[in-house]
Amino acid sequence: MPELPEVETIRQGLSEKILHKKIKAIKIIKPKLVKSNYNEFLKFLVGNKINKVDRVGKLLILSVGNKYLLIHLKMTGQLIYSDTREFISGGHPFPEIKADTLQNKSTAIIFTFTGNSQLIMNDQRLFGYLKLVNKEEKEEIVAKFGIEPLQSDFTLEKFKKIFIRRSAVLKAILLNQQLIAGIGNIYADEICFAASIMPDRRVNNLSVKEIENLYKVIQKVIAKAIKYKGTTFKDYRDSSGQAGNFVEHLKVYGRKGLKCLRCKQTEISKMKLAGRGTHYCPNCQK
DNA sequence: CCTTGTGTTCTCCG
DNA sequence: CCGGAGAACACAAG
Repeated sequence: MPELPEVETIRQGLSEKILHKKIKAIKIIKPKLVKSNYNEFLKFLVGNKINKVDRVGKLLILSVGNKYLLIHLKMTGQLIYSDTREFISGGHPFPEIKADTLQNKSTAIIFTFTGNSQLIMNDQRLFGYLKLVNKEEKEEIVAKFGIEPLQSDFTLEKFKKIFIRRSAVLKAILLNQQLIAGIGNIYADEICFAASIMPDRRVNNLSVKEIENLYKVIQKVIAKAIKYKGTTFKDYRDSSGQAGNFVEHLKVYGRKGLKCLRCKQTEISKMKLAGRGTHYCPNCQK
């Protein structure tokens, strides 16, 4: 489930791999994912170059010509780059990667660049999408996102403002993309645990100290997750087809019934909160 | 039934 | 009564 660290890992990878490459051909296997007019989508993209690979929250924004290709991976989307063509005809250039993570029955779209390297999007559940937009539409979409936790404008002052006149539970605030961009279910739980705060706390009851701690911890958790190239439970792969390594650094998510790694006495519990499965330590989160 | 990301819809409150 | 907040629901597919 790609959240900020996973999408950022993909963005960094693609920036190295597909920048300035010209799209030679596009094969659309699952048309459902293309949210723009099919013919216009193909007509515009083919022959144009990738100028930039950006990200806002969990959304990738590729600058292509004078337009923008938005790519959202939702839950099971993958974007994998390949600069060899051999695997298509059977062989595989990277033995450590299973061939089926590159191209398989969930492959939705294949971009082929000049020189025959490829960008392959897979999506098992077909929740993801690709959408071609102009500058105005792009800016409208970007404007809806909240602060990026790793950008310099994520200041303590701005962060504190989020909590003014709000009463929602902390987890709902963390998941709200219009307030803070990029946090999903896994990192919301990790952040609450790292801050020793119960995710169901009403944010108007948080102390200044707790908010300041959250501010630090959000950046710490997200940065560490990027360092380890994200969390792979099952589907997530980076742009090279590799799994992320952050699972072994998760402190609460997916640890229901296991001993808390901090207090080492209480078992991690799970509840439903803000409509999502939520993991927490009833002992050391207050 | 569950899973999560997101968009919509509805209710409530000041 | 308007506007915003927040919760609830819907939807995607396996």
